[in-house]
Amino acid sequence: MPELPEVETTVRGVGPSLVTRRITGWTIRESRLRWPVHLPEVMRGERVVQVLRRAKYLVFVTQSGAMIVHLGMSGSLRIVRRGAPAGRHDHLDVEFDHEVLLRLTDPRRFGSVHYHVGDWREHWLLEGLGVEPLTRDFDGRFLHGVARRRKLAIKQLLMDGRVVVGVGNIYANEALFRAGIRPRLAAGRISRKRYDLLAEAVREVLAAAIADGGTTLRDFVDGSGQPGYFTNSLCVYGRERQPCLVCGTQLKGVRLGQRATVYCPNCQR
DNA sequence: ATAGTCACCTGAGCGC
DNA sequence: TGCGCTCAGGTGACTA
Repeated sequence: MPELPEVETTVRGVGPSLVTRRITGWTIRESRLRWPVHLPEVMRGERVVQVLRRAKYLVFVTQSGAMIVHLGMSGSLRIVRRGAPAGRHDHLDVEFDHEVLLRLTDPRRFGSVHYHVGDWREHWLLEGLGVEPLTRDFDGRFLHGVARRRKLAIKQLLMDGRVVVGVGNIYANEALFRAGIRPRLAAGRISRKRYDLLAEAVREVLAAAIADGGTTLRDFVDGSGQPGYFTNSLCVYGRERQPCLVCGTQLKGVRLGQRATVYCPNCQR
């Protein structure tokens, strides 16, 4: 999926065409996503007042509530012209009071779409989410604090959305490489100083990926259908058994909590 | 509370 | 070409 940078890229791509527009209708071609898609009649006629990201959710804030979209592993949202033929995995179109549609494509159907009446922050999927990594709340002190006495591998802690949001498998691997920390280290055994480095690495890698329009492995496209270019800047993800770009040591691939994990046994300790 | 596993689904890539 | 297998960006639910 779409991790934080890809979702942010999507928000920036589709947001400007939709803000101030009125929702005139929608077409659900396939409602069997992660949760059944049901959009209530109260959404019709609502004006979009803001499009934002919270964790990996896109939030289309309206006057009465918000449409909340998650892209799962393979989802993407694009602005297309009305009448554009729908493909096999184009599950939802939302229509507005101008000549374009917001179209959700999601081959694996792990994504989700909800409409929440009221404050979007109170939607059950968003309650209990951790801190945003690009805010000031996220720093070494914070990570060090939540890691206290935890035996969980640091990589898994980084990927726990109740702690910090938006960091998926690609960027967890990349941030740990940049910080020089082994993915399997027990979170509770890492020093405050190293957590300062890690928090900084997470922020840097996410910011760099956003600047490049995200990472495209197979199917991610931005709001206008373009792939992301951060793929070219990945140091470890997808490079197991290849030489480390810094020291030349062969990168090691292991599995951690069912996820592919790659690190440099020399640079990361 | 914490850590580990499973499930959901389609498509791509690989060996045979 | 086709078959069967493994793997893939996420995360809620469930188990010990």
